[in-house]
Amino acid sequence: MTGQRQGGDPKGFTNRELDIMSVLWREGSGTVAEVRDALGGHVGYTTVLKMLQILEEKGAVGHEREGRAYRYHPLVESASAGGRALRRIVNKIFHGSAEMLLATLVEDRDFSDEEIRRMRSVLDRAERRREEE
Amino acid sequence: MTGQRQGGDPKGFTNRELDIMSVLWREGSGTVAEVRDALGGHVGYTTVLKMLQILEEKGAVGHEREGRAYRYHPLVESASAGGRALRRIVNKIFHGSAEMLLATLVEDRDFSDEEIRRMRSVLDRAERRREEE
DNA sequence: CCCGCCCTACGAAAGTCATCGTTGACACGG
DNA sequence: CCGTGTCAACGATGACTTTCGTAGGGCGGG
Repeated sequence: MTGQRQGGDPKGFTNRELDIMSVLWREGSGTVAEVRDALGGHVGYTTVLKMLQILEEKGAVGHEREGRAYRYHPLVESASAGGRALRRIVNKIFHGSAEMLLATLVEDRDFSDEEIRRMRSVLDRAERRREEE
Repeated sequence: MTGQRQGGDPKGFTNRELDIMSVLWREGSGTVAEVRDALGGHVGYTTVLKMLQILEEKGAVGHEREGRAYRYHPLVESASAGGRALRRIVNKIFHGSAEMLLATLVEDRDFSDEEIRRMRSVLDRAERRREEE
């Protein structure tokens, strides 16, 4: 069981919320000012604060005091948000076909041999995991 | 020609818009009533019509007359919408790592051997394509 | 010929999202 | 002890999304 979750079901993040979660996932944590800087600074301070408050209300982040400021940190893991987002895409856009999704991904970008090798080993691991059960 | 402008920013679809595009991609085309049925019928007829009109204004769908009704069909390919959505996810959630995205995908769902085999061959094709250039 | 049905068109209403102004607390230097 | 800068809280605002009521056109059966 997951534990955190305030208002209700784990719905997806809006655009701006995702921007902010992205910073927290990458940096591990951040104050309002830090997050704002990471975003490029072209968003108002109070806007970032407001979004963090909303995210906290949703149970996606928590905070503790640090000096006079709050330090926010993610409570939802990126893999969990990623899983939801991918499920949504594979269902609505690729009609449930992970193969099509992967094909679109690799056609869209130019991956290095190294990246392709690592992706292949992700599949290997998945297969091995299957066999062991 | 229909007159839809495409040149601007190819922004993503909203939730509801995606529901409707999903039907059109899957079925190939549809009248308002058909799309509404495919959605489960719990959305008002005029709501679906309105969404299709909005999508047409955005250049995402087109229509021709069929009897007294209009038949709508997608003008934007699912792969193109999927590519945008995946790019967004890989950047904001997986920090640019397609490997992490793939790992999350395969951990999230139980794929059959067959599916894994096909995904592997997608990677093979990508690699071969790289080598040929 | 008129009625009811199926269709599109229009726009209002309710809800959600993103942004920020303003306020008040507090702390520090002068 | 006063002004300045940093901070959180709150509420207002405007834009966008989603929903649907209502109107009007046309067709087919009675």
